[in-house]
Amino acid sequence: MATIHDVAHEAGVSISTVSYALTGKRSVSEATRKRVEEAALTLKYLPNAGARMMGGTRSHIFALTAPMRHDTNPAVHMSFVLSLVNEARKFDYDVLLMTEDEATRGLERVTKSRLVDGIILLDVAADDERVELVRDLPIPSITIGVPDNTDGLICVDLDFRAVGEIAVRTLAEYGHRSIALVGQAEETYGRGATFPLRLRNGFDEAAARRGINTHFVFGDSNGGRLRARLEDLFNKEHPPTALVLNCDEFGHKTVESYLAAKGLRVPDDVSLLSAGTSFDMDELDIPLDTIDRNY
Amino acid sequence: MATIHDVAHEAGVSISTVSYALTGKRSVSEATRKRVEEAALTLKYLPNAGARMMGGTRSHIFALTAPMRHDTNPAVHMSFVLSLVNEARKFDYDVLLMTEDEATRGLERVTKSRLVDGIILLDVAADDERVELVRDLPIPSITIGVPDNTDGLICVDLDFRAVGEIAVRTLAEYGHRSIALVGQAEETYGRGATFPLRLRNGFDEAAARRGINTHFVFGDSNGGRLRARLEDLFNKEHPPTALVLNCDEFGHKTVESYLAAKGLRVPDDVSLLSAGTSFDMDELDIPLDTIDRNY
DNA sequence: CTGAAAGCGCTTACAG
DNA sequence: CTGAAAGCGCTTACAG
Repeated sequence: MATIHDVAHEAGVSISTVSYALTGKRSVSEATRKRVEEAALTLKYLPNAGARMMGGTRSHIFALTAPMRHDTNPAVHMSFVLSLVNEARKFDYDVLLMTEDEATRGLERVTKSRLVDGIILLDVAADDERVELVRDLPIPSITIGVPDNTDGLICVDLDFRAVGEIAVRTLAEYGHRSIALVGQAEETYGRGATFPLRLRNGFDEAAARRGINTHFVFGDSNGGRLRARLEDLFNKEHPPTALVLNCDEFGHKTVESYLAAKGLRVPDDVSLLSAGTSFDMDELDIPLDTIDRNY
Repeated sequence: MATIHDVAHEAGVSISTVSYALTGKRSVSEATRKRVEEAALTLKYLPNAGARMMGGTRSHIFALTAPMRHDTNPAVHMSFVLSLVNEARKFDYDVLLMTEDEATRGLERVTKSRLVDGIILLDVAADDERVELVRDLPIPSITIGVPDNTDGLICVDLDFRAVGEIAVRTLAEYGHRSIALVGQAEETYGRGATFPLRLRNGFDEAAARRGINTHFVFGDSNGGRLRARLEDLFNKEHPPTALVLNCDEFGHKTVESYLAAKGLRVPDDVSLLSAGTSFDMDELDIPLDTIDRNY
């Protein structure tokens, strides 16, 4: 492996000039910068990661804690993780994966050993214990998902309230006056995840403003249970003419097959709108999927 | 953050003694070792990761390349990733997550910068391009999944052939003479994944040895298509009395609901055996799940 | 059984 | 615009 000395020698400059030319932390004459870059390229030079961590103050690594709860949707989870890693790379950062086992002690370990420069908390619940921990840590951290106490934190999340509102507005404009929301599994609401509740609030309030009749059923990983709830739903006096699906992929499929078995055609008899979910819809015939971002 | 000097001072020894006492790379008298450990504990000392990488020869980090293909089962994928991270921690290793975007250039980067000590390739296909790459890299790597050319590689995988054999043997012992295998999606076989084929081979050969009649249908992420195949299957002259399910969770559920709709009871009319899959079976009533390991 | 010291390969004040 | 040199915090021969 070529070192900074090799590059300096090849380019005929000092190692400090190589460092400055490559990091851009000091202005370097156009000519020497070019020579250094060429030398680095021909020698296939990459700075030694350990030396970079020691000499400087940055490790160029983030820690990512991504807990797998019982009700975590693996597909959605993975898409978040992959996006994060790819985005980090654009800033010359790598991502260290922390498991739940290590959630607390591990974060302290990688922080105190200066292995990571920052921490990303994925899928943060309202009363997430990781939040208290990272607040005391001397490195920056951000949460994806909004905890109850956001003091001193930078929180990022999708605007699920807006998703609920947009879903209602869209269907209202098509003339629907009775709309049902098929939500996440019941336990997801229980464990403090805030996004399904925010979506539901946006949904309810937008419907109330328009005087629209609403229904709600929990999603379910058990097809029979979900089908039974749908059956109840459509046996009501004013059954919905549109369904907003915030459940998982299996829920979507169950709804589809339930409607088909029931002889209800989409969109002639019932409209379907998928909202606030993210998975591959290739196998479905859902007309729309709405997600907005906020900060 | 406490450094090795702080610990040395606190324990009244030299920094080299601290290093040796903590790493165990040289014998240290019982008494001083204890003093060093106590000092480290009270100062909450953790070795600086960058310094450890530089001074020594190890970064204590593995790179994990875990491609998400179109037919990747996210749940299975995640369970592999989490297991790997947890197992790595037992050897004082952290795991750096590489995405597909960086599969080739990224591996070279983390190797040449000495960021990682080794590479783990997950879900390796028969003609996986990553295999050629890591063969030339100066650090060790292991594959999970077996490529065509295993020269100079250490390959690890589950023994899916044995899974297929065990499935047949188990059902044969219960007296079944006509067994169907519900496999992975058709495209999974196409892209060079070897495990479903190995399972199928084990299944076929074990059945042939026993003179058992076999059927095969591809799994499918589309419920209708899979149901149609099952319908064909049970309309045959000698329909199966047992199904071995190597399909994904949705496939399992589709089979269940198909059998229920058909009026076929489990296990009275048809036996079900889940083989070579890994996901939470809480929502199913499958009787058995078999996986064996080999090296 | 233990210590003084070189060295790992960078970054970054300090000088010119 | 550039260089010589200190220093980051470890590990590990070299000495005793």
